[in-house]
Formats: sequence, structure tokens, C-alpha cells
Amino acid sequence: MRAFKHPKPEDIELTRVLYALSDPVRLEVVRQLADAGPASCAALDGGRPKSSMSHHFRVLREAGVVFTETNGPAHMNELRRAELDRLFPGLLSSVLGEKKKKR
Amino acid sequence: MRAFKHPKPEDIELTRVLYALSDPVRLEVVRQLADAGPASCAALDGGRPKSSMSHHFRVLREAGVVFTETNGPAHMNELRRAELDRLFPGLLSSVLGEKKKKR
DNA sequence: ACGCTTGTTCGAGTATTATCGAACTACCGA
DNA sequence: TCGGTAGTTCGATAATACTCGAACAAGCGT
Repeated sequence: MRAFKHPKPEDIELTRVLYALSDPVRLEVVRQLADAGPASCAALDGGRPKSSMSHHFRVLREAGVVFTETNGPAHMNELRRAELDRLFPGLLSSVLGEKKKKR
Repeated sequence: MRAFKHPKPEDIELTRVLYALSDPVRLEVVRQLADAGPASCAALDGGRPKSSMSHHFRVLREAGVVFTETNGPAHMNELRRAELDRLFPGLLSSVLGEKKKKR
């Protein structure tokens, strides 16, 4: 259970990222990570069973959206924001609905 | 075969849009529409059978990404750019990989 | 070493999707 | 009204995904 396979930045595919973000559960997870920082899986389960969440985290991980690190018995998940912003500028911020300060 | 059901702007859901864009075939179609303007289905089939393309156009249509209009025997498809830009600012331009003039 | 916590993996059930051929519908021109 | 063109709808098949319980694994404290 030690190391996780994360795609290298150059292997991150837009369609895969979009797919990963197209699930309501996963999109919510990403939103949380975006505005509350890294979190464990359990912290974001919203009452769903561990196995379901593990599945969603895997999809996010393999799409390159999230970076998972073992931290004691828990796994901390972090949004790969910098890399995604570099690869697909503006994508995350539009998906997350961040208003660029207007008026 | 006359009228198509298109979601009203307020019924367009982000997850559905993301899903529609997460398929390589559909993403390519959207790219074409974005930089060559409205087009018939046949013009974008890339050699695939009509029924497959019809399916993809339907997904795009029902997600609110594309507007389809009957024009003689052909159907013209148009990217719902203005509405999408209003609903999800920056989404299309990032997905389409439009570089905002830098340097 | 034991137990607790946190996640992953496995398997099964269900559902959704992609793909394509064939049949059907709509529109137009001669 | 007969073709021909452009798409849609209908099946059928195969693949993929979501969900969840149950079993397994890893790490840490005692």
C-alpha cells in the first residue's frame, strides 16, 4: 500500500481530467481540497462508505488531479493545482467557480 | 425530427458539461466548432458512422454544449459559447487551450 | 504482539455508455 | 412522387463505471 502511481505531468490527459471532474462526488472533493487544503480520505467521505471513496480518490489520482501521500495510517490528498494550472491554465479556476474579483 | 430539446441555460449542469467534454471524439467536435464555426454533423464525422456521431451530438446537445438547428436536410450545430462563457467563465477557453497572448 | 484507525482491494450487482448496422424520418430538387 | 442526402432511432453487444460489503494491509500507540 506504500507507493501510489501518479501520472507525470506530461502524461496527464485533458479528457481524463474532465472525466474525473464530471462526477458530482469527485467534484465536491476537489472543491473541498481547493479551499481547505490537503485532507484525508475520511475527512471528505460525506457519509459514504470507505470503498466508494477509495474508488473516487483513485480516479482522481490516476487522472492526475490529486496527489496522495501516506501519512501514518491516513492518506493525505492534495490538489495538484500548480501542475494543472500550468497544463490547462484556467481550467481549475473555472471549474471551481472562482470569481475573479469583479466590481 | 423537427425540434430538439436543449436545456435552458439555468438547467445546464457543470458535471454534465464536463462529462460531455471528456470524450475525445466530442472534444474534437467542440474544438472544430470553436474555430471553424457552425457545422453539419457530416462535416465532423471523421469517418465514423452516422449513428455514432448522432449519439455524440446528442450528448453534447443535452449537456447544453451545442445548439442544433434544422437547416434543410442537414442539421447545423453551433457551440453555445456565449451561454457557457456566462455560466462557467473561462471553462471553454481553457479546455480549448486558447492561449491568452502572453509575452 | 494486540488492537484501533485508515484505506485499499476484491467481488458482485446494477447501470450507463460507446459503437455500429439496419431501418426509419425529414427535407429538398427534378 | 421518386430519388438522394442528412440524421435519428432502434437493437444488440461489449466495455466501463458506481456502489457497497467483506476481507485484507499498513501504521501507530500501548
